[in-house]
Amino acid sequence: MTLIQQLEQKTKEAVQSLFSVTLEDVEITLTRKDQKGDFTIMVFPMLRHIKGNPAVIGEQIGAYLQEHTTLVSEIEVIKGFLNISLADNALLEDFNLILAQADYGIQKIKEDLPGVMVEYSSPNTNKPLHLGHIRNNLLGYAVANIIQATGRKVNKTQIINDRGIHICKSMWAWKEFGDGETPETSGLKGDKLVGNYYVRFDQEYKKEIAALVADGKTEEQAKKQAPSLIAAQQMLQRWEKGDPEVVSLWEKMNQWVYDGFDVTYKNLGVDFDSLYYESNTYLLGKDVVQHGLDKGVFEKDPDGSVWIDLTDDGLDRKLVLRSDGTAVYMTQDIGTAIQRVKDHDIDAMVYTVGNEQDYHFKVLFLILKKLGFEWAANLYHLSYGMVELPSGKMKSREGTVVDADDLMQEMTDTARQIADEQGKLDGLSESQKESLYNMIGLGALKYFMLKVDPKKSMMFDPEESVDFQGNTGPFIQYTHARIKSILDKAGFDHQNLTAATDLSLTEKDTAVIKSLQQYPEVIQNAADKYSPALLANYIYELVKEFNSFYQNVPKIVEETDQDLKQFRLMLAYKTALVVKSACGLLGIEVPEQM
RNA sequence: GGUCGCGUAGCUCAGCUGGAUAGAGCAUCUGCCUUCUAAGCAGACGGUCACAGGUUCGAAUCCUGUCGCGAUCACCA
Repeated sequence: MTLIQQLEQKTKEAVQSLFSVTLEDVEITLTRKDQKGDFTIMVFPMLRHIKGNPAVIGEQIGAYLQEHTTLVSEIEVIKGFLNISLADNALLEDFNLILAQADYGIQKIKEDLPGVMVEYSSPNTNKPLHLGHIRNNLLGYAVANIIQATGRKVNKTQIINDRGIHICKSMWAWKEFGDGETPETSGLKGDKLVGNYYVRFDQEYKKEIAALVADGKTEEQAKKQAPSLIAAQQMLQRWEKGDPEVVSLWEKMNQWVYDGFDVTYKNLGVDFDSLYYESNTYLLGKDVVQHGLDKGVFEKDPDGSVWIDLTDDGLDRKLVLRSDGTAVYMTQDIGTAIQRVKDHDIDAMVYTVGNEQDYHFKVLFLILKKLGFEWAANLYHLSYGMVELPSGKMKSREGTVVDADDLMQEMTDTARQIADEQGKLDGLSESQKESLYNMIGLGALKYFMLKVDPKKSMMFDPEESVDFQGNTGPFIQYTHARIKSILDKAGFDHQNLTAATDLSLTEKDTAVIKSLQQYPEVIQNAADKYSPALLANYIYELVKEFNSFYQNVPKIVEETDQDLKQFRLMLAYKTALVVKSACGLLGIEVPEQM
């Protein structure tokens, strides 16, 4: 039982004994920094059940706790706040419990329970990944880890949008202007090469539109009649018929893109347990339409198109099948969701998709619910805000797209530059240095993106890049490296993990212990809210407390009181473990030295 | 126009299951390296929590309205 739980129980006991009232729950928070005490018990909410003066009630409860438990050393009542100072040995005993848990905060996976599928990334295969994908990937990957840390099986997946007019545009332009260029002949990363032809298509398309407009056509006509677009559309039709020539080109160019994506994902440190390709799923869902019609969930219009009427739910009437019998995006998503539940042992899904699709997912989830799938209640749209640039939104036409590979390279370069200036890595080999630059640069980028509440849009300034000081990834990494260095210097032995319990602690000691106590709860909270930001901000608070401890407590290595020295070393040791564990959940690596 | 989301310090963001005097970082300014790693610590400066009502012992937090910004409302994906 944790300290807070013990306090809660004893407080209930006190109230029962003093006032003969049974409380459902007791509200306990950390005491404000500017007040004396560790935890604060709220008396105000009890007034509904207990009549009287909150200050007096607080005093009585406090006195009871002092008398009947060994947890409390001092109490102070201010208005309706009962501030409790914990006894040092109670804190130390709690710390010993934490210390004894090797995987502190992380639950064992319950193999017998159905898992959760987390979808993220889901790129189109006609261009490279960009800044927006980075936020998506980092969020999805972190949320998957966090959910897994609460003991649920997780399957990470992505749906690859490998078919459609977009890739045909690249294919057409490559055939027309490519002159047989390949990643090998050009030295270009495959996704970049294919992206170039997508841009090339657009240039050609624009040129043709201009010519047609000059010829007297309206803009609208020109957009539809441009030969390049018609050629791409024809290619798509040939692809759908299985034309071997088109399919073979499609396979070749997609493979180039996948090879490119693999490099980007690897650098970013994300991975997947399963893959879905749109070329395999785009026909799914059509059979469900009949099922929906039978159930009366869907309705058919005279022209043959099929709809669902969601006006009673405050939404619109939504198309699920075109009059020509072909599927729309919604149909496909319905079918894919059902397929995934068939394919894997899961009963819940998380979709990491930008908030511009809020409406789509609202409708999708509602339809699945109306179709009667029990797991439809366990679907969650991890909706995240745009990443904005100082110049506004990213626009590929204006060349303001921040490329994922370029960005990671820039971050690594910045890390290199700072480290070289400081000369802290001078003893290391070149390859060790490179690996550290990469770790630190990526750490800065990842923490920067993950510390922000997912649902909020965020500002990214490529000029100022990302900070390496203050509330940043490198600050956290630095603290970890610093602890490792202390442990080394002190010859710390992590065999005997028990601290003496008769020590006299300073505020700095207890602040770190209290911070460590919160870790399991923070993980649960982050999982419940699908918010890596909660975890990111917790790590920052923890390392801040540690750094303050570090610089305000006498040098641990030189401490002569052996029990105190051993305790502080273990405090540092456990802090490093929690930092590493929590950063690991966010996909951030921590160095032994920096 | 309907729906959804957001609006907190000069900037970037926490805090939002209601609790005490609203917190960090950056920027600006002060101190602290004869080193357990200064990518750090200690401090100063900086706020009408968009605005107006309401609920409550208590509101940045919950409710209503207004304003501002964004997204969305295709037989597109």
